[in-house]
Amino acid sequence: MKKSAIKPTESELEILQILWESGPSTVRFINDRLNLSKKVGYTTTLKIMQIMAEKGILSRNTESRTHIYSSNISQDDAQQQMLDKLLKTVFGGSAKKLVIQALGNHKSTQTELEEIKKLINDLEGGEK
Amino acid sequence: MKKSAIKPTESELEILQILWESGPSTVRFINDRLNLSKKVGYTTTLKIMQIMAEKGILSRNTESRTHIYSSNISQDDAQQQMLDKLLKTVFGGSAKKLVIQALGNHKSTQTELEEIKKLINDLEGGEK
DNA sequence: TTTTGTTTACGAAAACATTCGTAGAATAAA
DNA sequence: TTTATTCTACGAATGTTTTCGTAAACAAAA
Repeated sequence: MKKSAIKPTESELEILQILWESGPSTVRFINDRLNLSKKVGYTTTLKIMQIMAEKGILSRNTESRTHIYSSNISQDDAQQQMLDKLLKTVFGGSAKKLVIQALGNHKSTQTELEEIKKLINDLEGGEK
Repeated sequence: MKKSAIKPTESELEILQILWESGPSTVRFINDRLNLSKKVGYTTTLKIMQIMAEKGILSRNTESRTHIYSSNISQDDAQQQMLDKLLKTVFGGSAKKLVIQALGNHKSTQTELEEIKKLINDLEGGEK
């Protein structure tokens, strides 16, 4: 079964980030977090989260008056699909170019680099 | 000097892709290309490209009646900025996770993998 | 209890993106 | 020259996203 495309809007993505990081949350919590980096009204955040729930992106628990929202799409699935898309639309499909760009411009620890090398060795082995 | 954020819309990105690949082009050429994968009217494409020119994303040469459009943003800059953003918003800043996902799910040639390993070795050397 | 604050629901405005019809100018074909 | 085609400009309709004001329900504080 093919998963339907994950295409959150800009605002939706900001909210998803917080939910991925912090788990199920209230509108108040999300809005406070958003306001650390930009001014946004409470009802604005509420509205967007309600729309996300309608769209099926979020679920909500309405047992208590203060609703608790959680993401229906995993960070993994979003990563997979959005990476694929970026690769196709901006990198012309070249994973190598993307990887080099990612490694070259962002500090990675020695350990991380070793892990990546190990992965590459595995991939090479598997293709023999 | 900090470069202003590159944030093309969906349609704009499709057009940029073609310009990056084929170089300066006419509206007709772009529209024909777009129509290989989806139906879109000529004046629609024209309008979007005119708007892109207004925004400064494209330049156009109007010497002849048929205008020639070219991209003002390089594929490299777009790659850099959009990758940074994806990394921050969807991968929580973990380049490792992104790289692993990219390598794991897209066929890369032996040669490419070797080149990536070489890059990693260089990075490790540089940090000593 | 009364007042104050918090939360959801709703609707509508504002901003932005997409689509296309029509008109007029320039060119090409008949 | 006349007709048909191609192109730009323009404006408007449509669709989507973002923003927020207001009202009602509820809860907490005074």
